[in-house]
This record gives sequence, structure tokens and C-alpha cells, in this order.
Amino acid sequence: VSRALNKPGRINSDTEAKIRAAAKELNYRANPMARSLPTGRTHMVAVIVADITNPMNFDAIRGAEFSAARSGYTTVIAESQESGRLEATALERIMPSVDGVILASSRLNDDEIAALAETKPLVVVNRRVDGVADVVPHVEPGIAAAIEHLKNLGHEHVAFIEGPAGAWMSNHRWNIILSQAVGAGLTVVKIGPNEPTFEAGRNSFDLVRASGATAVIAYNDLLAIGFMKAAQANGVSVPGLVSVIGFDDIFASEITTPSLTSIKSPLLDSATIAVERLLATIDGKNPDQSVPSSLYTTLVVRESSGPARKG
Amino acid sequence: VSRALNKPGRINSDTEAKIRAAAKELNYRANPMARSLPTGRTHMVAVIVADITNPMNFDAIRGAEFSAARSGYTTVIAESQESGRLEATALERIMPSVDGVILASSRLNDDEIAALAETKPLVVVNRRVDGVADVVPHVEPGIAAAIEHLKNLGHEHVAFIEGPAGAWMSNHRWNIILSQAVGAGLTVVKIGPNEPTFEAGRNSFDLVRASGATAVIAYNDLLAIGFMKAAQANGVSVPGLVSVIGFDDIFASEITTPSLTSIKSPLLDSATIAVERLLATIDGKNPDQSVPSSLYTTLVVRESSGPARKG
DNA sequence: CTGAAAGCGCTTACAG
DNA sequence: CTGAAAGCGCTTACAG
Repeated sequence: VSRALNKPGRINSDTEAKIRAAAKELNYRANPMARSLPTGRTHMVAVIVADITNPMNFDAIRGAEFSAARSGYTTVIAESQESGRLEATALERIMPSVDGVILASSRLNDDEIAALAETKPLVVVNRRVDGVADVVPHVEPGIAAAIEHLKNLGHEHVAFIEGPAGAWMSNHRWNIILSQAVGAGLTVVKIGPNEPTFEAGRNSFDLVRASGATAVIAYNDLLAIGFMKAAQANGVSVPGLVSVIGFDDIFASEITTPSLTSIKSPLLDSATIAVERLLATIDGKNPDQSVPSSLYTTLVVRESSGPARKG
Repeated sequence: VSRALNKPGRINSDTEAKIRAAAKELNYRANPMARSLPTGRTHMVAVIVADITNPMNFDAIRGAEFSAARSGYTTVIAESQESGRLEATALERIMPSVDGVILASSRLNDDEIAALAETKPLVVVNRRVDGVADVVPHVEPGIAAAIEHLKNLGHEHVAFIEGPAGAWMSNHRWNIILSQAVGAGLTVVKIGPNEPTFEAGRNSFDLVRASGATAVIAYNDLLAIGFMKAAQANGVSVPGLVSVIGFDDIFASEITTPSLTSIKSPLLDSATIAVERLLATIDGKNPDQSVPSSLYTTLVVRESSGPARKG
């Protein structure tokens, strides 16, 4: 029976047909738990994010879930609540139940991640860890466009509101902004670290103002929006006195006033590809490790960026 | 060994201690799949939402996840993408792996839900289905406050932008708005059905304007914000010409301009309680079915509601 | 092609 | 209190 249902063609087709008919009539469903005992496969993958409610993570969750479901895998999502300890606890609980894990926004350090990757197939998204599979979109194009945009608007001094101390992607973005801004003849400073939240963006206002920057790029849109709201609350008009650019292009960026210029990152595709590679690894294949050229950032210009105030 | 680890005190304590020490040293973890075969328990619960990325569902997901984790259960989240068919497919796949399910925002009809509930422990949140356990907060207090608020501001005609056709909660809110508005001497009309989205809110603008209402209450905040943005785009000032009130008090409501007045619903607590009841049912208990008095809605007044335009 | 059997890693009566 | 055994529902070599 097992052969009939699982290896179509491997047995007499009459027999197979009869078995299938009976199975259908009885509405038979294989018990996934029983199945996983002899095979060692659970057909589940874990997706770890720092915060389920942070729009930054939506597309990662969606892409992973979609991609997994398409292959018959079910996704379990765990949240680290921005805490490495909670993340470890959650992982401890979930690891034995899954065939592999996607780290979409992890608070673990590189060593912990590398150790985890020894245990089970694992791929990190938006981060690079030595010896661990990753999917990281090309961030240069979007940043280049943003820097050029600001330069064309007459800006000379820009501030980067960075993300959490441990966030690889925040550093990555900063490094590229730094080299491109300098290359374009702009001055640039980094302000932070900050939690990747609206509140933290608001709190960054004073330091950003103190820096004298006329344009800010934030590690993510929530930080950018928080900063923008603080600016408005302090009578500093956006983009009149300061231009603001975020990262990720979350939904909220469209509905703020002014709407937010943002560097959009292909999180959905990144997560989709990450899961595909994860499943390939689980199946014992050796997936391509290069970054698809389709994965690149783009600048979405809206109302929060404008000409630098003269003089 | 099994007894030593799982039924503390049931065996000689020396033996138990030795076994525990050895287990710790070997870093032993029971295989959850193997465990579930003889017991029939998977220690997983499913949470079904229509849309993971709709802020409406955040607190439901969080509350459920938190509550489940506290009891050692892992949560698997499935998304129906606003489609009953996809929801059925997802459920089909996940049902055999979980001990119970929370329906946080389901697109299934009552009969389908009742049938599902025959299969496994199930509790619905924010909806009432005959014969099925539910958790529905008291929606009257928040609506009463909203109606009074509008009446005090001089409004006489209000429109309700309703949610999806099948959404029990949308009807529930409408029924209460209807009776309370009429009770307060206001006229009230219902406009819809609409998807529970920003876009749908925007699209509702023409019909709402046609109705002549000077105040609108929307089924959720996204609809309210969409309507507000369409109003502004059409030169209709909020709250100058029309007041807008949403439901749920999502994060985005604070950052729009003007910020959105909203009727806050205790989704986090509702989901927490739902999971507690679900787990009790799984454990063969008969949980309390009454609605805790702590579960009630409240009005959060912000900038989108103001005096009715005179004359 | 197709039976019959062993085994996956646990739990839980059942004896002793 | 504690061995030894059966059984949970599958899959997969192994014979025939």
C-alpha cells in the first residue's frame, strides 16, 4: 500500500488503481508523524524573524511560506522578539521538528549561526556568515540611485540612521552608503545603533539634527518614519528642511504625509529563493550559491525627499 | 528512562537523578515525532488568518504564539489569502500535524467550521458559530463611546464602511452601530461589502460621499485610512468636512496625517484566551465559555474626528 | 511485482 | 520500584 501511494508506477497499475480508489473512498490521509519516524523527515521548515509585526519581515515570511507550501512543506514561524536568548530558546524547541531553517532576521551571532548550520540545513537571508548558505540581494543599485538623487537635489551632508548593533545588513548598507557618498563628494555620518523601530527613529531626531545633515537615509522605513514624525513635531519640515529616505518600501511608506522615498529590497524573492535552496539542500542537492541578478534594490522616489535648503 | 524524564517522582529518586544527569551530559532531546506516535499528541496548534500582513491580525498571531509557547506548544500559522478554497487546502495539509486550531480570521462558512470542529479541538476568535467555542470581545462599549463622540461633535449622518461579505465581525459591528446610532437619533447607512484593505477603503470614497454622511466609521483601520487618503486626494478635508473613525487601532493609525481615531479591540488578549481554552480542551477539560469582562473595546480619540461642518 | 518483516524512537500497560 | 514487551503508523530493504 505504501508503495502504491508513494511511488507511482513502481507497482502493477491495476493494483495501484485499486489501492488509490480505496484510499480515496476511506478518505485516507497518511499520518505525517508516523511517516517522519522511519524517514527522519518532518516536511516542516522554520522561519525565524526578530519581530512578526515589523513590516520589514512581512515579505520574508510570505515568500518563505509560499515557497514552502508549493513543495508541500509547512512553515513554522518563530519570533525572537529582538532577543538572542529568546531566539535560542525558540530554536531549541523547534529544531527537532523541522527539516531545516531560514534565518530571516536573526539576533544570534555568527558563531551561533555557524554552529546551528552544522546541525541541520540552514540558510540566512540578508546576512552573510562564513561557511553558511545565504541569500543577499545586491544593495548597490538602490543606494547608488539614492545618492545620486540626493546629490542632484543639492545635498552635501547626509546622515545614516543605523539599525541594531548586531544587524549585519545595517552594517552592509552603511559600508556601501559610505563609499558611494564619499565617491560622490558628499560628507556622511552614522548615527546609532538603534532598534529597528518607529520609536527609535523618533528618538534619533536630536542627534541627527545636531549632525547638521540636510538629508537622512535610515536603515529601514520604520526608523525613517519615526524620524520624520519627530521632525514634524519639532517644526522641521520634510522635505523642506530635511530630506528623508528609508529602506525596504513597506506599506506604511505610502500613507504617511509626506509619503516616504524608500530603497526597495526584494525580500519576497529573496525568501522564496532561500527556501528553494534550503529544500534542495534537504534533498541532498548542492544548490547554486550565487546571487541571482534579479535580486537588486531600487529607489522609489516619493515626497519626503526634495531640494536641499539653500545656504 | 522514559518514566524518569517524564513522570518526576514516580520512580526511585536516585535512579531518576542518574538518568537525568546522563541525559544532560549527552544533551538528550526526545524526538517529538516519535513521541507523538504513541500518544497521538503533536504539541502543535494551528492559527489561521486571512492575511499575515494585515495589521488587523498581528495581535491575534502574537497572542496565540505567546500563549502556546508558554505551554510548550509550537504554533504553525497558515494564511488563507482571503480565499476559502486556499484556506481549506492549507487546513487539509496542516490538520494531521496539529492538536487543535484557532480560527483568527477565517473565510470558511459556518457549516465548514462546525464540521472542522468535529474533527479536532477548535476555537474561533472574533466570530460566533453555532456549537463552536469562541472568544469575542464586548464591542458595545467602544461603539457607544464612538457614537457619543460623534453626536457631541454635532454629527447627524453617519456611514459605516463595512468589511467582507462573509465577515461575521463586520456584521456584528454594523448591527451594534445601527442600533446605537438610531438610539442616539442619528441616521446611519452601510456601504459595501469591501475587502478589508487600504485599497478598498480608497475605492469606497465615491459611495460614501454620495451618501451625504458627515462622519464615517469603517470596519477596520485600513479601510478608514484608505478612505481618508482618497478624501484628501479629492480635496475633502479630514476632519474638516468629514470625520473618520476606524476599528482595531493598528500601528499605522498613529502615523497618518491626521492620525486616526479608532475603536481599539483587545485582540492580543482574545487570542491568548482562545489558546488557553484550546489547550484546556485538548487536555480533555471543559473550559469556561463566558466572555471575560476584561475583553471590551475602547475609543481612542485622535485627529481624524472633529466637529461636523455647520449647515 | 508483491508479501512479510524489521525498525524508526518513543510511551505505557503488564509482569515481576 | 523497575524490567521487558507491545504497539503507535508508517517506510523500506529483503525474500520470494
